Formats: sequence, structure tokens, C-alpha cells
Amino acid sequence: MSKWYPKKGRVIFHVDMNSFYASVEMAYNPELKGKAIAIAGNPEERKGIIVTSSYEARKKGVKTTMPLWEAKKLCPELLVMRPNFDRYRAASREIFKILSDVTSFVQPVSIDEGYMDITDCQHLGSPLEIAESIQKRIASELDLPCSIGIAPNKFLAKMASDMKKPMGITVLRKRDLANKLWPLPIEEMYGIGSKTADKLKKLEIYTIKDLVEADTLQLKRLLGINGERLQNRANGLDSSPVDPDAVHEFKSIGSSETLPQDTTDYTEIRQLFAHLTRNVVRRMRRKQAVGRGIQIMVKYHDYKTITRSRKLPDYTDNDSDILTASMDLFEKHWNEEPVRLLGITVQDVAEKRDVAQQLDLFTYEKEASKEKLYETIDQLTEKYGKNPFKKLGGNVGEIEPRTSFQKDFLNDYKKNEKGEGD
DNA sequence: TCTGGGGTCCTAGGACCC
DNA sequence: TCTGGGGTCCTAGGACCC
Repeated sequence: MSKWYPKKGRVIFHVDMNSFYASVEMAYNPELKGKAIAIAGNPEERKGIIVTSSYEARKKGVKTTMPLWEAKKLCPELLVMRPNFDRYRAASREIFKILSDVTSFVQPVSIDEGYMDITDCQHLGSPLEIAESIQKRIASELDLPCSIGIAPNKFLAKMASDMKKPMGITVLRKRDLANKLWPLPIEEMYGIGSKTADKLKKLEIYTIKDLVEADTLQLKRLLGINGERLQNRANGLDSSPVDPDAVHEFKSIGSSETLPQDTTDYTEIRQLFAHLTRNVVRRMRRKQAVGRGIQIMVKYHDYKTITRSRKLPDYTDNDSDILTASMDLFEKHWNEEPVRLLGITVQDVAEKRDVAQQLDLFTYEKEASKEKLYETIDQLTEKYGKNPFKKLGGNVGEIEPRTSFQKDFLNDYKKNEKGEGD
């Protein structure tokens, strides 16, 4: 049964903090205000790239990901600081608290930006008034600047928040598209990076307006399904909802690190893998997560990068499982050339609680009959909603069987659900 | 004097199953 | 007997974003 929804326009905010890390440092130490500052890693460890810089530094040409030496050449008075992630996380929490005071429909997308759906917040004033009060609260209570985009969907809100910085508020309605959006060069469109921009330019598409007017079939041939989506967005169409739960539904947890020098030393490599494993495990435990896919990444001296992965037989959050699988993959695929960076990512992540449910279900087999098992599934379905195993990547019928009993049972289950045969 | 680290999503080929 | 058409899972790589 499909439900009928009244066709009502949404009001979406995109709240974007301005040069976030640098602004947090300025809030901590107001003497930094008005100065050219940058947050960067340690060049001694080959991590000296600009992570964020203040507007004063940007005026001199300092840009994110620029090597530190290059930034200093452009801006000799640049004040450089190491990142203080704990500070940024704390500030982020306070920001999202303020947003949550307006509505529960808040979707954080990174440490310093998020979407809000304020369609049902008329009682708090006009969208512009709500945006102004949010911006003022974040500025007065946290001493941090932000820009806010107001639009009928997430894509336009995102584009709008970029239009006035710092401390801007921009309304982007359908009727503003021709004036405010379409004249922009395609590389400024969210979702178009340098590779896609290059491809589009070969079709003589240089502005968002050109993208609107392009032949859809030609775009699909060039970019696949993404071509169509990009053209829809350029037309101001994006139905994706603001999803407050998305932030909890993480799919992978990884850690990677560049070595101080390229190395072929096996002991050093193993030590780094052990360190990465500890990092990943610590974060998994904090999130009460387990995972079943292990991926390693090896970046060689020449920047050639490979990824190799494997599925484990069971979910795990165990150091030695992860380290063993990683070393195994590494030994199998290392070409003996000097390594610049190593990474480990645990994929197929689920919450421990959900996995425990699956195990509960199958430990039942020890004492119970098939009929009992069906009953259990019914009970769990009732208790947890329509699809209690969603987090495990499928329906009950898609759980991986481990014993012959499970195999039989699942075959029966599938027959009942889908009907038999082809 | 080169180029970090955390993620998500998509594509594409092969294996395997019905 | 001579070649179907789905579907899912697995792996590797690439593009993009902050």
C-alpha cells in the first residue's frame, strides 16, 4: 500500500562552519583573531599539509592540502599549529546541540556541517529568522562563525551555504536558479570533482547552465547513472531526505598512516600494522561495533596504491583477528617495493547488539525444533520491527548459514517467503 | 621541498545459483 | 546439446567529500 502525502515543499538548511579548525583555535585564543593561521601536520613526518587556514591566510593564497612549505612561501607570517582534534570534537558537539534545539531533524554530515529539515518549524518564525537565530547563538555562545544555506532540498541548501562566507545566510529558491546557480562553473558544483569536470569539458560543458542544457543520453554514456543525477541536481531536483539516523549507520572504520620514511623493513611494517589495528579496535569498542571485512591499503613510494580485502568467517572486534588477516593480505600481495603508507579498514560493520541477535537465533537450534525457531523469528520481528536484521545486510532469509541445520532451515524459510523455483 | 587521514558511494568482472 | 537471463556475493579500483 502506498501512502498519499500532501505535496508540500520542504525547507532545508545546510549549516557550514567557516574554516572550522582555525576558528576553534581563535575561539580558544582570541589573540589569534585577525591573523593568518593554519592547521597542519608535522613536516618532519611528511605530514606537513594545510588542513585548514584562516581567511587572512586564504587571502594570501593558502589553500587546503597545500604543502606547508608552499603555504609559507605565499604567506611568510603564517602561524602554524598542529590539530587539536579533541577541541574540534567538543565544539562540534556544542554546535549540534544548538541545532537540535530547533528540530530533531538534524543530519550531521561531518564534524563541521549538517543538514536540518525545518519544514515543520513555522511556529519558530520564518526560515530566515530561524537561520539568523542559529547563526547568532553559535557566534555568541561558541564564538564560531558559520554560513547557512536555505533551500527546498539538500543539494540546493549545500550550494547556497557556499555562496556567502563567512557568516552568510543565502536563500536559494527554484526561481533563483537561473541567476544564482546556473552561472557557476561546473567544478563548483557539489559532486563534481576534477575528473568529472575534465570529462564534462570535453563535451563543451563549462557551467551549470551548460549541464542543464546537455543531452541526457550523452551524459549517461559519459558518467553512467551519476550523469542523470547531476543533471537533475543542476535543475534543482533532489528528493533525498534529511536523515538523523545516517550518522549512526557507519559502514567502515579505518586507520591509515604515512611512514616517516619509505620502508621495506618487515619489522617496521608489522609494527605499523599493529598500531593501526589498535587504533581501529579502540574506535570499534567505543562504538560497540564489530566487523567482518578486512581491507588493507598499501601506498608505495611512487604513490601507486593498492587495496586488498577479505571476508572473515565471523564478525569480530578482536586485535589478533584483524592483525592476522591484515598481515596475511600484506604478505600475499606486497611487491617488495618501498612502502609509503599503510592502512587498515574494517568493513561490513554492525552493532554488537544486532549481531548478538543473529547468534541468539542460531544458538536456539541446540535445544529447539524448527517450529520453535520460526516462533523465535516471529517474536524478534515483533520486537524489533519489520526487518530486525537490516544491519546484517539483509533479511532473515539472507543470513549466512553455518551448519546443515541452518542450511535446511533457511531453504525452507526462503521457499515459504518467495515461492518455489524459478 | 611534493602530495594527510577519515569516510561514502559507484562500477565492473567473475563466481555461483536458479 | 551449443549456449538464456536473472540475481547476489566477492573483490579491486576509482571518484568524491571534508
